[in-house]
Amino acid sequence: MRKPEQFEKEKGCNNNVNVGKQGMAMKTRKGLWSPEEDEKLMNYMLRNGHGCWTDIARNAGLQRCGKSCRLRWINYLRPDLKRGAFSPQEQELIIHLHSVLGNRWSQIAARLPGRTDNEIKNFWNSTVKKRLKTNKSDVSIVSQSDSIGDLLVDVRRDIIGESNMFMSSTCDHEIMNNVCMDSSLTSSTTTSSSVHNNLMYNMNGHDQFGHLPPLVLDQANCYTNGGSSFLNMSSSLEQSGYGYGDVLEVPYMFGVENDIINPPLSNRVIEKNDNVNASFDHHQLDNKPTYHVNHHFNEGSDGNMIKMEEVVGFGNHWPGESLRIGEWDLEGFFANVSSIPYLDF
DNA sequence: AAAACTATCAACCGCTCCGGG
DNA sequence: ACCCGGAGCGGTTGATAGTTT
Repeated sequence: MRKPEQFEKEKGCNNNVNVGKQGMAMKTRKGLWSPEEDEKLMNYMLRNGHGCWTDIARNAGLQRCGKSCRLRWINYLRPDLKRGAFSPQEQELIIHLHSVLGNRWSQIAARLPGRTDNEIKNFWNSTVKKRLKTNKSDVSIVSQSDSIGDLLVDVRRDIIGESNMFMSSTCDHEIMNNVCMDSSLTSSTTTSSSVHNNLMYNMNGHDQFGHLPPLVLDQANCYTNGGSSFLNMSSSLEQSGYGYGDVLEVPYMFGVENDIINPPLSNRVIEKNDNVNASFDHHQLDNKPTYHVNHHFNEGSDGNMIKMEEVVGFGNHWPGESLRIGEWDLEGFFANVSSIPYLDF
């Protein structure tokens, strides 16, 4: 939190040197917002709606930069904001989405109505990250058993609590499926190079730093294995940049606090014989929604078969919803990018 | 009771992206 | 093509509240 009553010539707000009536640059307030300031901004926004934030700051009679007004509105004053602690379901979802999106807080926030990216970021950095740090020794043990899923379960259990419905006896199973679902969404084999997290991977599957890209799990195997254990899914690991039918040794990467842990290698055999259009209805237990994955194969420009997955519904959160997270067109993104269910702390 | 420590979270900072001139 | 300003994002800071010693 910041001290109220701070005044400073604009710095860092490149877009919002507040200009007074005489065209003179005004000093703008910094620090905590007073109730009066909140009221001014709230009233102005409700009357006039969105516009240029610099103008809003000026017209609302605030000695704040537009950037500060925007932040205050988005993070605190917006009428549709939820208050209070994250529900277990929200926590679950945050962890879930982070495994797919990484630190794209705004994208994650877009999937949690009434929550802000700042809120989620704070939650992650304080609660989840810290928890992981505490359990670092456990992490290495878990990783040696090749079970990211177990780790996820551990983390979730730590955060959400044993007694929670989501962590009930059926939960591990479900989480595994969700993890698998996430990864499957990203599964594609496209060109000789692919992009992950803004890194380019060469023909050998290494990025410019010599790292292998994250792994991708195959939804079909996840489904058929019933999510019984993560280990069972190792045979379905895919790595972008390789063709089907390849047998690869893939080091498993798992990052915690910048540590990369390399558990035993896993082999992967992808059969070409599942070149059929298949539809998977994964009916969850109880009233958990259903998601659908349509698998089919298209022939790529290089003649190799490209596995295509169309996902309708996402995890257990948005049944029937098209695959779109926030403003990020994942369908387009996934057409070119591979990802994994990994924790990226 | 007080000091030390820890957790939380509002807000700032610096950066990138994008559109308009 | 370049510059500029606005918008938005992710990382970080630091005040304060809560907890432990």
